[in-house]
Amino acid sequence: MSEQSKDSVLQLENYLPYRLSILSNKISSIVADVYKVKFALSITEWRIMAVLGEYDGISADEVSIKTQIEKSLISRAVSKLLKRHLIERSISDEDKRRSELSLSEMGQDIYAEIVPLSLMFERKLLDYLSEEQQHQLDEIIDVLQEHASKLRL
Amino acid sequence: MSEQSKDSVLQLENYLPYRLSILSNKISSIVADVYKVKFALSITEWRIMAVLGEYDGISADEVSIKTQIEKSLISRAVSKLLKRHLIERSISDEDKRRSELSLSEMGQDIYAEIVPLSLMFERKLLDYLSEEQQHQLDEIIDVLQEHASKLRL
DNA sequence: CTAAAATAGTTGCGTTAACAACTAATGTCA
DNA sequence: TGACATTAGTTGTTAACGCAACTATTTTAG
Repeated sequence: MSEQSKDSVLQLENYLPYRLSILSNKISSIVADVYKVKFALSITEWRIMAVLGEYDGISADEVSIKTQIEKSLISRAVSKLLKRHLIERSISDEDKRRSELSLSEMGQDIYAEIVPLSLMFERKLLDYLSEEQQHQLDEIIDVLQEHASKLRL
Repeated sequence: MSEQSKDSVLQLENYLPYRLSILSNKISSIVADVYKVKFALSITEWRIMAVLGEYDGISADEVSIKTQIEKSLISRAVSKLLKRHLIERSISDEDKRRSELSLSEMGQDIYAEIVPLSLMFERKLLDYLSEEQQHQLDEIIDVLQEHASKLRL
């Protein structure tokens, strides 16, 4: 203990929020690069298409909730996707404020191309971990995700 | 198996890159909020101060490497910190391109305030996990971090 | 010794993100 | 019914990010 007392210095490289952020950014940027180079899609645009692949006909608001992407970003990304005819939009009959979004045929084609690529990438990543570690990671992310929201300070 | 074959649909909420990104963003934004409200510092600014607290006198370039923050962002953040007199800069004698950065007294005071706060936040987060899970997480992040760089596709 | 390559840091610029203000439609309740 | 609140989506503004071009030094090679 010739050094500083142990909470007077912060070692960034051992600090969980920092390490998570570096790891997540690295992974995201690899994925983002592929989407951008091969399909000219941003992560945001892809995530919108991804939820539409799962939940056809949902509204922009529901997309925003499912993707956790702010609604103004959704709005602008949806505009772009509409311009490129990758998605389609109609107005709900019961509620004229509400839009109903879905993948166009072209959108479905791209979706069908990206999904296996994405899953393969995830698999490659997970293959560096043992089966057990994969489950642990799953569990740990769930726990942290559940509680992080309530944390203050 | 009445549904689609298992890699024709991607469930975002189970997709590792997505889950990591959501978790990391949530954690970062809580931390960022505290830094911003209490000290008017962005995450980038704080990270620069954090490495200067650990490594006094290093250059902007070394800060960039250690924080993984792009050098143009470092340059602009350093300018702000200099204006606020939270850090100091001198030119290296041996190499006049090189700057030597360090925390000012005021910077050290703020540093001394933030470090325990940050560590307490990390502790609170980790306390939701068992001792074992904490070690597992450590290990898993290391493994993924090590290999993620080399991944393609 | 000098021309070319490399390095440290700054600046310009286009893209993306976050927040708030706004419009239009719907819901609520006296 | 009719004012008021709420909700869906759009738009404006500002800041953050990331790449590349640029300046000024230093290093390398012929």
